[in-house]
Amino acid sequence: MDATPGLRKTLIEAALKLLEAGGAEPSLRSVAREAGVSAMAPYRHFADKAALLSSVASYGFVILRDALAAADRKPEARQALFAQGMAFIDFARANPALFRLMYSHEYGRADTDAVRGSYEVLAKRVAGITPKHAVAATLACRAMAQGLATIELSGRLGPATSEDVAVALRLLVAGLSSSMPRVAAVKRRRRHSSAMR
Amino acid sequence: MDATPGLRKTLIEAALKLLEAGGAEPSLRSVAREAGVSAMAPYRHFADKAALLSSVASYGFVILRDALAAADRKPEARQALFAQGMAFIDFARANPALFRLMYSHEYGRADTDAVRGSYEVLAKRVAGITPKHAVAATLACRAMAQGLATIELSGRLGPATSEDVAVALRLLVAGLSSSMPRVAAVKRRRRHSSAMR
DNA sequence: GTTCCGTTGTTTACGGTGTAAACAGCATAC
DNA sequence: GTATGCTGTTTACACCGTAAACAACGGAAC
Repeated sequence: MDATPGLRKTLIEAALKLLEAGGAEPSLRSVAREAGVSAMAPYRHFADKAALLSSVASYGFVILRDALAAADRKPEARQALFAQGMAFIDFARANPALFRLMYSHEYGRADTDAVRGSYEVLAKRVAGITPKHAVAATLACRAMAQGLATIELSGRLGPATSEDVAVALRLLVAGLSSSMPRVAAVKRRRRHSSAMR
Repeated sequence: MDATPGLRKTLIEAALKLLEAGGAEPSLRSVAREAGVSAMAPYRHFADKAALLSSVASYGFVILRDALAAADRKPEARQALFAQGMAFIDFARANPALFRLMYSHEYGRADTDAVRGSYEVLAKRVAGITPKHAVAATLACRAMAQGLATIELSGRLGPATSEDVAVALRLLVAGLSSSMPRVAAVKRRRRHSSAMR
């Protein structure tokens, strides 16, 4: 709440810098070095390495949420949805290492206002287009955007190009309009596998 | 080609065992320990740790390709496509750590017959459904399946459930039928951003 | 058979990592 | 003044990936 203690913010910035410079997750010691401080100093502000990198990830979600919200300001609904998807993918292209961190298994567990906020921006937009299966459709959009971004960053597009990424996204957005009778059928006679986790 | 030298296979199996047991990437030394061999022994069979874990990932792709090919054997095309997607997601559910390894940035760079084979199984099926935008549609299916699996494994489904995962997948499959006039329009007046990478 | 050599595995060693523990400076409260 | 709590430091330890030198052994050449 109060003014950040200084070193805390410095460490996050140092970690971010090393992250995008090196491409991979920086070591705690290298972050401390970059910040011009002893190896143990970070422990005064973060419980452990995971806490530091998770804070970096949380910072990334703030940027991402704002980008999504800005992209969403479009007159036509489907146009806004597509723009959100492209903004997501462009964020990943512009900050590949940060993006990977944010969606990594060990450091991407942030549950902040920004994370929830970005979900809300998408969910609201989807609900205006596909009110019938809003939750599933929102999930589909998330999965598509995250999948496309991840695949492009990993360099495994295969025969596809960066243009095909946009086309693939539009395929989903365009498909969300249909009434989807089969989907409704599936949901009605839903199976016994309710609580797997 | 010839019978695997023994230790090589033993190491891969040990790594796989530790991987699924511990959830996270095992250390080279722990794999050697598990195989009952000295810490340096793996270097006689693998250039480094990445080579060992990449071999584990390649093994995973063999299993995955077979599962996809089996799921694809369905009378109706869209049914087969949906089954492939669910088989992909079920593979991730059954082998979460292996799945993450296979699609990780550092170890998932395999380019084997199995990787290409699994792509072919999908591409052929998609081409029979959406011949017009086959490459982009194949990419869309890959992204959706990978995105859904990743999101579910990360426990970030949000308000969605495991059932919604299936619904989301079906949303895409059902949407692939439409003629998509907008997509064609986009592709025709394509922009100047051809080679970004 | 003896010699030679390539393969496979071992021991030892080094620099890097995450982090626990003990300590030092320094501001503020009394 | 003294005491206390916060912030940073030094030291220490177990673990990691891997380079280098060495030992055992099995087959090929003679």
